[in-house]
Amino acid sequence: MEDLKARQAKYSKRKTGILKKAKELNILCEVDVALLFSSPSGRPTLFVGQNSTGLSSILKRLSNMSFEEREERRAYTIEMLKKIYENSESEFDLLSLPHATNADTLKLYEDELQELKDKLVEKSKILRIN
Amino acid sequence: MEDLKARQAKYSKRKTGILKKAKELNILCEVDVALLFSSPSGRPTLFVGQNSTGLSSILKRLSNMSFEEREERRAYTIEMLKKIYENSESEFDLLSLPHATNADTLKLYEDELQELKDKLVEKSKILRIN
DNA sequence: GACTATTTATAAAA
DNA sequence: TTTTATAAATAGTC
Repeated sequence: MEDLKARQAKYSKRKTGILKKAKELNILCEVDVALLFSSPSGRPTLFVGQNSTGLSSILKRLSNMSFEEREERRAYTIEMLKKIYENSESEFDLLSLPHATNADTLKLYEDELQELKDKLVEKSKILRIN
Repeated sequence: MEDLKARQAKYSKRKTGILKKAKELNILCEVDVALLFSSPSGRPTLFVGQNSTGLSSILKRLSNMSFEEREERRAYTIEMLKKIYENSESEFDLLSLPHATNADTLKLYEDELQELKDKLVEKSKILRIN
């Protein structure tokens, strides 16, 4: 009980810190950012950085991965990392997701990349004007 | 060119830092965590913390919001915040996303409005002190 | 929520 | 990459 309270406090402080850093990253480096947390009591928090709609397709892809796929991939990643390091978190590059193996998907990635480039140009213009 | 390189370096360092903190949050507080970034060159990175599959339904909800809904919401939030201050990030509680019933949504928007007003008061205080 | 001692992240430079 | 000086985050406390 007292433990949960302490954990909530810790969570709250640290979440604030991470959110702050994510905002900085989003603005300083002009990159798309999206963070998702659950609190110790289960309450979800979403943060989406400015002009981060380019992430939508990625989120969609992620959500369309089945539990099984995700778990499979996690297991694979963990195994890899364990061999290499002693870590067991899963951080991976979306470009290497298992379904990204056919030509159509590759084309879509190209389009997405172009979209992001266009956005960068757009953002640069806005920054110069302001 | 040199600018992009410097930005990439900064992004890389900071992303590492944020990821580290997210991992700590995930383990120390036993909470679900998912982070999504694009690099300055558009390369996406996903991090999903250990045992964070509970976030799936939320990701699904987010991905099922149309681009238009998300943009509408963002535009609204940005407008509000700009009027109040110069901020324009969007951080919001998933429980208040527009998939709720109309009546519920209205109520939640009111709550959000109140929250923003509270923020204004807070910021005014800070401005007076400084 | 605010304060302060301490730990940690980061930028700059090698 | 590693170092190091500076800035920032956080735990503990109230």
